[in-house]
Amino acid sequence: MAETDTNALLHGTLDALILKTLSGGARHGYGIARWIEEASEEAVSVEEGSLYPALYRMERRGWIEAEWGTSELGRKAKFYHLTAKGRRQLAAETRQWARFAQAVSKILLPI
Amino acid sequence: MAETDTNALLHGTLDALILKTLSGGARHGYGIARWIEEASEEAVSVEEGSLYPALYRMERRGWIEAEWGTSELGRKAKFYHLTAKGRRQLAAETRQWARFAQAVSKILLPI
DNA sequence: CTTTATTGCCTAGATTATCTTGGCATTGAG
DNA sequence: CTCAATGCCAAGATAATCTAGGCAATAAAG
Repeated sequence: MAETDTNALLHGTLDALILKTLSGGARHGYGIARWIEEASEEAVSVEEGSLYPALYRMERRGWIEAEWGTSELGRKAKFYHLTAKGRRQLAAETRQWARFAQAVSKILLPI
Repeated sequence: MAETDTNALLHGTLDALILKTLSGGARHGYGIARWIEEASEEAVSVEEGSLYPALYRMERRGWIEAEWGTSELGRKAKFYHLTAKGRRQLAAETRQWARFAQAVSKILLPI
């Protein structure tokens, strides 16, 4: 966990974070989670019970595709990569986030 | 609705927005929703089916208290105000939001 | 050699917050 | 007289996350 308790905040943001992670090249599930946590300086934690269902969902929607390969450490791993549709989705979700986050911050955060 | 489609992003943020709204003085439910929408320039929409359950939840948790009164337009309305506990909750959630939003923005948004 | 942590994937069920869609009552405007 | 806006409420659906497990292989530590 990152901060005090539950991260209900992650809701609706995980997909975009995964898509963004994959926009830098293919990665396997475990690697995606580790990358997001590191890139967020542990402010965002990605539980496996959220990650894998999210990956299936996104694959079903045609945003990402997977194939089996071998990880850097020589282990069997499923690598995901973005599709064109996924790239468009990332752009849309990024725009939504920017607008939403700015609005909420303007309300919540003192100047 | 604000942007393209669903606002899954609101998840976990509504409570803080309501608390913040009430930190400026007591308001009734309907007024809270309108204020948040206006303050966010329609980037955030607050459905009544989300609002009232949220208010009950927060009252149950001792963050807010309610009493019946009369609205500016002379109608019967239930006015909510912050408790000391609610004020502390607002501070905590604001901190969480700041940390989370900054981390996500750093990942998602191009420089 | 044995134990433990790490990597890596997966699933079932619970939780919880939001949204959808309804209803009700009053007031003001057209 | 009708319709939009104000104001409250509830039942059920939806959907995403988390909890808590299981499995297997490797590397490090004892």
